[in-house]
Amino acid sequence: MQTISEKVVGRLSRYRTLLTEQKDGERTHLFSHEIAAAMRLSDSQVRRDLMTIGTRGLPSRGYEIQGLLLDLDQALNQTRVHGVAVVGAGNMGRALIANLESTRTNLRIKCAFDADKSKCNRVYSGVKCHPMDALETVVAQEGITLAILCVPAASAQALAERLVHAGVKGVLNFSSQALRLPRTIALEEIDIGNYLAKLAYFTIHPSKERRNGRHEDR
Amino acid sequence: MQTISEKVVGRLSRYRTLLTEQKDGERTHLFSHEIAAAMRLSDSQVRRDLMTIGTRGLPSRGYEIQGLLLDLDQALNQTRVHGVAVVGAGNMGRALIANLESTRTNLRIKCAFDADKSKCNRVYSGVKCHPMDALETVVAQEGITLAILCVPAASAQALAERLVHAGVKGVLNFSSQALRLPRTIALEEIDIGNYLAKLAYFTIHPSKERRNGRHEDR
DNA sequence: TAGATTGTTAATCGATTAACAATC
DNA sequence: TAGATTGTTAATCGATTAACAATC
Repeated sequence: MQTISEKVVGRLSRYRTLLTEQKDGERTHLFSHEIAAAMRLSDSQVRRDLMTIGTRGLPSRGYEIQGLLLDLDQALNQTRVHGVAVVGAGNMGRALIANLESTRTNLRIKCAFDADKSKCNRVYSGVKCHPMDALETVVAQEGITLAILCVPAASAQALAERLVHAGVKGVLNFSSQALRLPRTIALEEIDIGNYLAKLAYFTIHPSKERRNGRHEDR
Repeated sequence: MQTISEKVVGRLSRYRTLLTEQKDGERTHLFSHEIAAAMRLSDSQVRRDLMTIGTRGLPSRGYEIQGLLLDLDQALNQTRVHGVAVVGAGNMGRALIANLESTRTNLRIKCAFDADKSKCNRVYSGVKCHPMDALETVVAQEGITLAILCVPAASAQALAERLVHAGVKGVLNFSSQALRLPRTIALEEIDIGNYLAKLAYFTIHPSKERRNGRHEDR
């Protein structure tokens, strides 16, 4: 199957979340306009997205939830399990350790790392925190493929390079320092300050109505 | 000035971060291609973005850092100070309280809220945590305009509605529950699970080379 | 059947890039 | 001056939406 664009992958993942919630509900099928309404998208967009993963619906009943979930799992590689390392066990890192496991079935947080010796060898939500020196060893041992960086901006780039060198294939970067990594490495950056800047701006300026994600009247 | 698109506002905010770092450096001016290189953008895009905020450069020297910063501050309303409330004082909320203040000069975290009574009346990084009952009162008293939601998905929608009712104008939502709020309210959603799903996908599938944000060879 | 929905193509919309005359 | 860069328009690219024949 050909590579799907980042935007579509993001929506497919949200469809998956929605359908997982509905899986044991009363309905066995959903229409594109129902999925669209729940996610504030257009029905055309939902049908187009589902077309890209080859799912078929019936004009009379819509899309079968179970079957659609299987197709989504396949398209998103939810079947492959990723070992995840959390680098930086401050409040942010510990929040991710505590919250993530539950929502994503194909991700296993296997280890954490922190430069602060007092955090090392402690266990947070069932995940052991190692000293930063052990990064290469533990990443290799545990077969880690994804890393979440929650460290101060100043150390982010160097740690990211060490992670990649140790075999990590994808990095989720929470530090405000934009990373430069080989293009073969998957990279997502979440700059919270940036989100807040947007928020502050659109608090004052009227934003063009985004039919997606926004509700009409309440 | 007319409303700027969300993408452009995001980049303007990143220019601002970059220039703030450079402000006391050796250079007084930067060329568009230098700014572009630092942020992995094209020089055309930088010039176009700066055009939208009316900044002018000189063909011989580029853009003056000080002047550009002033223009950015004005365009992004960095001059207006926003009172911010953190709703949910778990690890995620406390991480934001601890890290945010330093980076964004126009945001003041004034208060936190938590349903857990044992957290109430405690002070985290100089910010007092109030019981959830006090939300309406404290938000009004402190003149809060922005709220950061770091609560479980199940309570997110109801709390968001209470915040809006109490006078909040913008919400940054970290819960995985997508919110439905009046369209007059600015809203940004950060679904971390979604980012991880993208990461897992692009770890396996080659992503179309994103010249932005990605480095060539190392 | 009649009515609603799907799958898909074409049209539209918005964002990025290329190009280049004007400028320093 | 000669060379590089700016400001801006036009061209390109990608993503979303509208439209509608085929289907149930």
